[in-house]
Order: sequence, then C-alpha cells, then structure tokens
Amino acid sequence: MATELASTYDASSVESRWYEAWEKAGLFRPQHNGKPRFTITIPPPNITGSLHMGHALCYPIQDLLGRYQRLRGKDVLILPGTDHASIATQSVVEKMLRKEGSSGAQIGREKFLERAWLWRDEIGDAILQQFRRFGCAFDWERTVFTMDESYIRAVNTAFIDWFEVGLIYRGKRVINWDPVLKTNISDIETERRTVKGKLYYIRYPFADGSGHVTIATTRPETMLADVAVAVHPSDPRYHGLVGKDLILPLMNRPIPLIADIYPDPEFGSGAVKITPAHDANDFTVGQRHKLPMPVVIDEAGKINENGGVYAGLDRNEARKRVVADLEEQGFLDHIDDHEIPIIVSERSGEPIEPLLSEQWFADQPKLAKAVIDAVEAGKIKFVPERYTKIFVEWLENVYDWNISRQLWWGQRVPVYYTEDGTPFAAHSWEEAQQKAGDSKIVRQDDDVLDTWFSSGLWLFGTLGWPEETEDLKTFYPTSVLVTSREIIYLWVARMAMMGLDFMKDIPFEDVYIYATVLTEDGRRMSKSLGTGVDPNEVMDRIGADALRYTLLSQTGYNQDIRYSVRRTDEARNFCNKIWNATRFVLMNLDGEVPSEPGELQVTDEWLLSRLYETERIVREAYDAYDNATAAQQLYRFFWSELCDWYIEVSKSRLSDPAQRQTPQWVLLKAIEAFVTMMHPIMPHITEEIYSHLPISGKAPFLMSADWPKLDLSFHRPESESKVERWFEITRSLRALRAALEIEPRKTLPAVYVEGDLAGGESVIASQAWCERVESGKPAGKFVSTTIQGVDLHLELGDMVDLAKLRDKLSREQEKLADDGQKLRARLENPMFVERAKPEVVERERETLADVESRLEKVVERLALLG
RNA sequence: GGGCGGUUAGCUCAGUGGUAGAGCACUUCGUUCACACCGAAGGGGUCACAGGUUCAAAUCCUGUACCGCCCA
Repeated sequence: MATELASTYDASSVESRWYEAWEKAGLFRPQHNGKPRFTITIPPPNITGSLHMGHALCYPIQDLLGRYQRLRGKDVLILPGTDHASIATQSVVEKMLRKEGSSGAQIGREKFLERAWLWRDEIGDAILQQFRRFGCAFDWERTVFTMDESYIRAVNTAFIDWFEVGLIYRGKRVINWDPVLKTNISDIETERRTVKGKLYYIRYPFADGSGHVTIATTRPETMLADVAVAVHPSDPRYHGLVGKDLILPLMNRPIPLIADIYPDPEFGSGAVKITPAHDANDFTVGQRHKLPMPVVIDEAGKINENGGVYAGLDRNEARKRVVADLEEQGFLDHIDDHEIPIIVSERSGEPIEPLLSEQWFADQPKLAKAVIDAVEAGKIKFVPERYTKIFVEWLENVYDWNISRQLWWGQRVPVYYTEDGTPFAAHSWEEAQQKAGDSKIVRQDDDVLDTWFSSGLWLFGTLGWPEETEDLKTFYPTSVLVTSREIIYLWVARMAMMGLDFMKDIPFEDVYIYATVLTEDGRRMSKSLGTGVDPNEVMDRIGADALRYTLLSQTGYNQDIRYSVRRTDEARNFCNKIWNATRFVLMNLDGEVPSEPGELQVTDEWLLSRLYETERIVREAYDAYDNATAAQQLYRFFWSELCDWYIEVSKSRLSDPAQRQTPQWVLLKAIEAFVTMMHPIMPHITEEIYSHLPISGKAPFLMSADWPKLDLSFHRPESESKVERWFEITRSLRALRAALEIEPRKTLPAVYVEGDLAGGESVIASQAWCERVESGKPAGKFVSTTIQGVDLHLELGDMVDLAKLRDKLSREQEKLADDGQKLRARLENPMFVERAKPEVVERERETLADVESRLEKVVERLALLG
C-alpha cells in the first residue's frame, strides 16, 4: 500500500477530501467534553469582500490556533460569520440599479432593501466558502450574519440600553459628509491625501475702516459661512486688535477678530477664518467661543439659501465665482500654489465635505475607563506588546462616537418619535407606543447604525446575547482576537468597551495583531494598483497547505511580510520533501507496527533528543503566537536533521532485517510527532500522512489526536554533541574530497584517521563515502585536513591536479592567520583578561591554541604540495 | 506634527554583549532504487550612517538619513 504513493505530492487530490472528512466527523464543532475551552470568533468579513492575501493570512492564523489548541487538549470553538457592511453593500446595490437605469431613490427604501437581501442571499456567503478551501476548521453550523434577526435584537438591545442611561444622545457636530453617497462616514472610511491646490490670501477689512487682516484659506467658498477670524493670543502682530469687528467680504456681515490657540502664527499671516459648520477644527473654536454656526453647503454639496447670491451653485462652481468676485472687489490679495491636505471618501472617491449635522452619538470617555483598567491590570494583552501603549493612549483621548448613517442597508436606529418629536428607543413600534403612553408614535428614525456599532457586539452577539444561552455562558470571553492594526481603535476598542459594559467582562484575553501582506517589492497589495494576488490562483498551483506555509512561516511579531512566488516554491518543495521522506519510511516498513526497541544507538538518541528540543521550541512559539519560529524549527528539524542526516545514516540498518526495527521505530516516532506539530500550519498533507502511518493507539484523525508527549529520557545533550561532532568531521572529509575533485558518492577504499572518533567510525565512513577507517597515515602520497582535534588523510592515488586543494588550503591559511591575530590581540589586552568573564577568556585561549595548531598543519601541507 | 516598525549576503529574512546565520538565487560536481520540487561542495556581508557606553557592539544609549505603518 505504502509504495503506491506517488513520487510527487499532489495537493489537489488530497485537500478537499480531508476537509469533507473532518466536517463529516463533526470535528469543527466543540465537543463539550469537559476539557478547558478555547474560543475564537472570527472577524466577520464583509459580504461584499473579495478574497485577498490578507484573508489568506488572517483566517489560517485562527485555524492554526484552533488546531494547535485542539491538539493540546482544548475544546475548541471557532465561530464564523459575515458583516453586512452597510455602506459597501449599499454602494454595490446602487451600482446594480444604475446599470438597470434605476436607482435607490427611484424604487424607494423597501424595494431597495429587498434587492439588497436578494443580493446578499445569493453571494453574501461566497467569501466564507473560500475559507473552507484554506482548510479553516470553523463551526459552520454556528455561522452568524450581522443582520440575522437574533443579531439585530442584540444591536437594538445595546442601543436601547445606552439610550436609556444617556450614553447615546443626539448631537450636532461637524462630521465627514460624503456628498455623493449622501451620508456621513466614519474616519476609517476616509483617506488623507495631499493634492496640488491653491492658497488664497483674502483681505478682511476692519469695520471701522482702520485697515484689514489678511487670512489664508484653501477653501474660499466656505467664507460665506465665516463667523470670525482667529489669531493666536501670543501673536504680536494682532495685539490690541482682538475684539474689533471685521467686515466679511461679499457677505457684508460684521464678524469679530478673536484670540484662540488654534491658529499657527508661523503659517501665512497667522490669521485664520473660522467656519464652524464646515471644518472640524473651526467647529471646536466655535464651541469654545460660543459662535453661531451657519451652514452654507448642503448635503448635495451645493450652496444653500445662506449663501446669498451664490445659492444653488455647486461647491466647485461657487469657489470660482467667489474668487472672481473677491478679485473684482479688491479683496483678493494673492494666490499661491500650495500642497493641500484633503480627506477623500474611500467609498465614492469624492472629497469629504466636513459638515455640521445632527447625528446620534455614543459617549466614549465614560466607557473607555473600564477598558484602560482591564489593559493595565493585564486582563487584555496585546501581541506584539507594542500595541498596548497606542491602544491605551487612544482610549485616554477618545471622543464621542458618531453612530448614525444616512443609509438604508443596515440596522435601523431603533428610535421612534411622537408627534412633538420626543424619541423613544424600543425593539418595535408597538413597544415604543407603550413607552410613549398617550402620545402617538408617528415615525421611526430614518438612519441606520454605523456598521462598527453592530460589529462591536460581535463577540457576544454571536453567542446569543442578550439571551443567556448555553453558548454565551460557555464560550465568553473569547480566548484571542486576531485582527489587523488599522482597526485597533475602530473595532478592538469598541468591542472592549461594549463587552465590559454589557457583559461586565472582557471580550477577549489576547489581541494578536498580524502582519500586512505586501508584494515582493514591499508595496501594498491592491486590486486597483494591479498588485493584488488572488489566493485561489496560488492554491490552484501549489495547494492550500503550501500557501498557508508561505504566509504563516513568515508571521510572528513583524509588521509586514512580503509575498513572493519564490516563497511559494519553497513551501511547495517542502511539502514534496515531507511527502517523499514519508514515502521512503513507509517503503522501509514491514507492514506492521514496529515494537519499541530495547536499545538505541547513539544516532537514534541524537534524533530523539533533537525531536525533544524541537517540540519544546515549537510549543513555546505557538503559545506565543510566533508562528515563524515554529515553522522554521519544524523545517530545520525535518529537512536538515531527519532527512539529511538521520535517514542517510540509518539506510544501512534499514536494509538489514536484523537491525531495521530500531530505526523504523525511531523514524515513525519522529514523523508522527512532526506531522502532529506541523498540522496547525499544514493540516491536509499532515492528515494524509498520518492516515498512512502504522502506529499503535492511533486517533481517528490527526486533527483530533494529541500533541506529542515525549519522554524526558529522549533529552540527551551528550549524545547530541557527540553525534554532531561526527557530522562535522564528515563534512570536513567531504570538503576534502570535493577539493580533490572526487565525485560525490564515489566510494573511496579508506580514510586514515589520527585522533579519537569516539565510536563514530562507521557513521563517518559511510556518510563520507569511504569503505573503511584506518588509523595512522597512508603509506603513499596523501592529503590531509584537521577538524575537531582529528587528522584525516586521503590517499592521493593518481591525482595530479592539486590546484583546487592548494586553493582551499591557502584560503584556510589566510583565515586561520587572521583569526589567530585577532585572538592574540585580544588575549594580550590586560583589560580583557582582567574584566571579561573567566570562562570567556578560557574559551578564547583554547580557540587560539586550536587555531595555531591548525595553522601549523595547513602551512606544512601547503609546503608539501609545493 | 506625534507615535511605532524597519534598514544584516543578489532576494526574502533569523540573530537582544563574546570571531556574522538560514532559505532561495549563483558557481562546480552528481541523474545505483525517498525526493532533480533532489543530493554534495563552494563563492558572497566594513550588519544604513555618525557619535557614545564597554575589555568586547549587528546586539545597549544618543543623533542623522532613508523606507513603511498608525494617529492628528
């Protein structure tokens, strides 16, 4: 059976088969077996999202953690779901309607929502389907969508609760208005850019005719709503002038010159026009000075009735007219070219219009306190640790959160108004009517909630909250949140606040911030830039395991990783190596479970000791979310130690029926432990291999097996150093052969040795392809090398061309002379001998002695070669 | 502007005080039975720069430059 395995690993025929088998066996569900639990609720991808490399890292990391913890004996739940992504989905549906020559405005809210639901039912789960191909062992039966009925109930409960205690309120602020989508949007949906623009210097005359103040602005059209000009109190140019009135040009309104710390005296004239309704900074100045806040640009980006003769113009057109009129009337001082910072809506690509608007807000500073306490008490830990500080600092300076959006798709604000406009928050119209008593409820609020408001409840809303379900009791708080750094504030912080407030407990113990996947040359992967790579195409080529290995083996505490085809080739080659080494082992078994050997040879002890050490390193790395170290150690153990040395050394014993049981047993032990430890990173190939291993006490699946338990007796440092010395001698001997241009694997009759090989004769001879080991020197001409206190000699035979050997020797001579000089200089320095640790000094002395004796020999040998 | 990360071999990255490492790429050799998605050997680095601490610095401190990220 074993020999039927193909000589090249084919991922495509293995991966889907195992995924189905696991699912059928119910392994994705928690087992409720009384073991300690491990919970992850995945960050819900947007239903509009299309698969990218970030997903191929984020979700396999979570699968890795789940598989690892399951092997370690935990009862694991990884709960999947999707996010309704209100603005993104609404845009998609709008686009569809536009193609049909229709629009949301035309068909109305209800029909629009019908279309949106149709769309989401059709393709909203597509992205989760893709995660299956990654091998993600998520509990699909518990999949949640943020607009499921039960989830909406959670959202409404949260809103009503906060509304009733006054944590949610209606307020007027300057918000990010998207004039195309006609909604306000969150900071995360905006992008800061610098564009080439103009800086306009405008003269505002004093009302008393005593000259003027020149202000600089990048947005002259907003002057129509100016209510003041501000200067810094320390600015000497304006001493004695603050408090006087200016006349607002074009509008002929008096406005005061005020003193405020906001203007930068270094910039322009030091005087800044204040337009509280159309600039967030001006708004805070307006608040401080209790200024009026007239709005002049409406929700469509047009000048409204407050704009006098400019009413009805688009904001861009208005700018041209305002500038022309200022110039004509002599108020325009001059215009400079200027790099101006603007905020752009990611959704529409349109510059954001800061706009004073009435919205729903949630109080944040009050809620932040509990989160800061939890972090400082160590109840919430960030990995990498460096994110802790920025998280706490943000919370300490948090401001209230605008939670309403002028959209249709999403959870509608559960507030109902009576005729006189009194709001009642309730789960339904009926409930609101009950709360309102005799006053009649006439309408529901039109807005929907910010998507982040609902995703803030994700870690307990998905488990059934506000009902006290069994799942909620069992699986909250979750063990770890795996997410990306750009949503630390918008999502992580909000979940922490909501969790601590509604559940009275932290929502997650650890927050692991994973790296951003960049292109090979360090650029951001993006569809629009054409730098994106489709994980599906990669998996078509190399399979899910190799893609997982490519990304996971680079992921530790770093901020970025770079994706490259080379790396995927490496990963694919590694799969093939694992496959073939296993194939070799299986071919060398007798078709039965080998019994535990009574006595081990020292090379067996060496491998088992390396295995013991590997288990420790890998376990500690996984525990610390340092996947790169775990992967690196597994790669090294398997390829460099198991394949390159142990298998090669054991081949002779494996071909001898009298001796083969011990290496068979050792190899199986090592491979079983290896595939178990590798399973979290590469689940499919390891499961496939496990299924072929003839071992006792085998679990039905590797996925549900136990983490390796390695006996302390495996830990044999003395065997490790002994065997590694043999290998070093072997390498040296091979190098000598290569210098003599003897073909690899061509057997030489003998190697002559002076010195103690400590029982390594047969290993060294076989691995350096020599028939036997003789002690002493050969009778005829020979060449030599020295390593580990042992002189090795090879007969020269008819060899004539010694140029390569001479080259090698003189190179060695140079290096040794150099090293010797450095060591002598160090040892001749009295400060070194006096202050360095005695063991360091001792070691340096020994090294020098070794270097000197080797140098002597190299010089002799060079002389002999002539 | 503030904060954070990075700068080590051609490429991608390990390496937190004691003579610089891995994989890939490159060169040479090897296709007798696990694997050419392989094996053996080899070449290749003033560890971004400048100061400082130390007997000793890729590693600790200070500053500079460049790349990137987050926030204002």
